[in-house]
Amino acid sequence: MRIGELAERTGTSRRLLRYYEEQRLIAPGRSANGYREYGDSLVGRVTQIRELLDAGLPTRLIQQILPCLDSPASSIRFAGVTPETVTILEHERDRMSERINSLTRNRDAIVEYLTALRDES
Amino acid sequence: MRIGELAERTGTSRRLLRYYEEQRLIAPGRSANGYREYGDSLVGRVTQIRELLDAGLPTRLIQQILPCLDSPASSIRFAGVTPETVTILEHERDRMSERINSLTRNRDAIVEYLTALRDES
DNA sequence: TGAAACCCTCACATCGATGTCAAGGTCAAG
DNA sequence: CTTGACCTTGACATCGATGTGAGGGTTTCA
Repeated sequence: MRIGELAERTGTSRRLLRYYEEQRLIAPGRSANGYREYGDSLVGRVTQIRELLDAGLPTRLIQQILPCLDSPASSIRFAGVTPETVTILEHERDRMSERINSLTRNRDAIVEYLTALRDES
Repeated sequence: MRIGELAERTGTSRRLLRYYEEQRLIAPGRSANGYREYGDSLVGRVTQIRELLDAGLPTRLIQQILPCLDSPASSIRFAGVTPETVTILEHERDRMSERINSLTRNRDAIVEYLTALRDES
C-alpha cells in the first residue's frame, strides 16, 4: 500500500511516517515512480511504534529494541548481537519497569481518589 | 531549604525547578531577600513530578492530577471538584492504563528476547 | 486535455522540556 | 571590603516530535 492508506489505517500523519523512516524505524520500498510502498505487516509495526512513542520512549531507543521484537522468533534476530546491545536492552528493560511502576502508582492514586470522591456523594 | 539544596536532593536542575514553578506544579515561598524557600515535603513532590514527566505526561496534566494525589486524604481536596475535572481524571486514568499495557507488553517482549538469547548460548 | 487526488523533497515553524548565559543582588568567610 | 558561592530574572538556544506549506511529479477519471 502507499503512504496515504497506511496513514489512514494507523491513524498517523504522512509526515510522521516519513519521519519514522528517516529515523530508521521502518524501511518501505519504492515503486517505479518513486512512491513509497508499504507491506501489510507495517500496520502493526507502526502501531507499536506509536505505542512506544506515546509511552515516552524516544525514537533512538525504539530503533534499538524494535528489531528484537519482530515476531515470530527467528534465529536470524540473534545473529550479530553485540554485548553492548544486550546491555542497552537490559538497561531499557529496567527503565521500562520503573516507568510501569511510576505509572501504576500514580494511576492507582487517581483511582483511589475517584473512588473516595464517589463515596463522598 | 533553598533551590540549590532541593536541586541536589532531587537530582533536578535549578532551571527546571523554576520551570515547574512557572507551570504551577510547585509553589515555593519567598524569603525576605527574594530567594525561593522550599519545604521538605517538596522533595517527594518534585520526585513525583519527575516520575510522571519521565513517564510521558505533560506538565498540563500533571498540574491537574497532582492536587488530587496529595496525601494524606483530606476532605479539603474534594471541595470544588468540577465534573470536568472528574472527566479529565477518568480519561487520564484510562490513558495511563493503556500506557502501562503498552510498556508491559513491550518490556515483556524484551525480557523474552533476552531469555531466548541466553538460552541460545 | 484538464482537474482532482495522490505522491515526492525540502524547508521553515511550533511546542514542550531543557540548557546556558548575561547582568545583577545577597551573604558568609577571609 | 572583597571574593566566592549562592540567588534573582530574562533571553536565547537546543532537541525531539510534529505541523504546514511551497514547488513539482504521477495517476485516474471525466
